[in-house]
Amino acid sequence: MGRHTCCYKQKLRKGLWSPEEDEKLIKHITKYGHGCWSSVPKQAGLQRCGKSCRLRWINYLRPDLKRGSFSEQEENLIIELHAVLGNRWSQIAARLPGRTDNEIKNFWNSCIKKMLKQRGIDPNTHKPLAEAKVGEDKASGTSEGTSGSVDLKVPAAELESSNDAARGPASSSMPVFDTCAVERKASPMTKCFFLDQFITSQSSSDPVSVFSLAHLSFATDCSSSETALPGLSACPNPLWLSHNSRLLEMNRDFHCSTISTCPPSVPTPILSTSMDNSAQICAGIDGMQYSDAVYSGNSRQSSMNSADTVEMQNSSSFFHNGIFLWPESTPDKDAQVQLEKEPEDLKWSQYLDGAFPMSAATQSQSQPLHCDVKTESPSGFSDLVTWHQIQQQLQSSDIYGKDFQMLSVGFEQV
DNA sequence: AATAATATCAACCGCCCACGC
DNA sequence: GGCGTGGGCGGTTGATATTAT
Repeated sequence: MGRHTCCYKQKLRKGLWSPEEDEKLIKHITKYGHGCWSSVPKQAGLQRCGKSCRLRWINYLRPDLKRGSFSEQEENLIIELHAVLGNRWSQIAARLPGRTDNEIKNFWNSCIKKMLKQRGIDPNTHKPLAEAKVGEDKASGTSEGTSGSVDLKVPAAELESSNDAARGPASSSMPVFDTCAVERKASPMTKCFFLDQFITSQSSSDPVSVFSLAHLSFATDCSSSETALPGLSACPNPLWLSHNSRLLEMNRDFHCSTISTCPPSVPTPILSTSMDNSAQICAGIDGMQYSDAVYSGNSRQSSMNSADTVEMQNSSSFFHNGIFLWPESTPDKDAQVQLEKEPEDLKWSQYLDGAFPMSAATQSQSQPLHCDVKTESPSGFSDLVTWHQIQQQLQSSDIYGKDFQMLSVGFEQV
């Protein structure tokens, strides 16, 4: 079944792709788009099956791919996302612009797994190895090699009922992820990167976004860091301004015409803050263009102060003393209350897909968004020359690109 | 220098799901 | 509802590159 019927109809090539084949495929897709993958090989004059073409395009030929080795930030993010999502490589890849699920999967299997084991962490469960061993002994029926991720399709009611149990890192039944280990290793840029993931997430209801934001409660202020970037030192908290830390890192001419800052609060069932909303987010997109996205919520000014930070820490249900808490063990009362408002049959997958709508209560509190996005995104890759030019730019700049990233930040007024 | 061991990663395989008939 | 088909995902394989002996 893995091979589709089209693959049997004619003798098709297998194995590595030749440059000629690549060129044919690129030419065809840049000109016509892929449309129906099964018809692509015929139209492009390739002796491959549609599936193979699709794979080649997605994993290798796509112009928005970021090539090269994974950065430390990406590595950390993959580990953290894996702790939440398990082996859902496509979902992890969706949060790593320019990376493919295959690439991440390979990187995980070849590098991260080994690294975690060396650190004494079970890569499947993200528990300390000793603890994971005990867990295995208890549940002797569990199969080896399966992902240790929790079942994310947990109804809210179950989430709530499990909240009373296993609070704190000492709990043996609670999967933990030692964020301190990552934190110790993480650079200030790493911390910005987590915000990056939060801001670029498609939905503010996304638990991974919340996860990333929660991570920020540990973050130090980038502006106070030795590695603070030129032009950002004036920012009360540049943490909230860097859409893409890698771009900031590599494009020193990055600028924000107006800087007013305070962290956007998050209309999510899990995280609630009382922070105010007025932010101008300077966003770098595509590695070559900048987009200024102006989000205006309630413009009552406030800055990211220590009280806010504390509040964030308190309202984060994902961390406790630097240990990653799984959602089912959230100690946060607010989160419980919020969750109760959601339908009982709410599935985690809906959160993960960003498909679950904002709660009515949250929506009513939200100010209308004024979103002014100026973008110079490429209009498309109309011919091969354009594509090669972009490839060259990408390669020379070592900056990943993406056709377009929607910035979706909801500001909640409290 | 030759060989073995190990790491990396592109590509394939097998399965699931959605959709149309 | 059953069937065929295509798209997509995660697991696995195998070729190649790199490192160790």
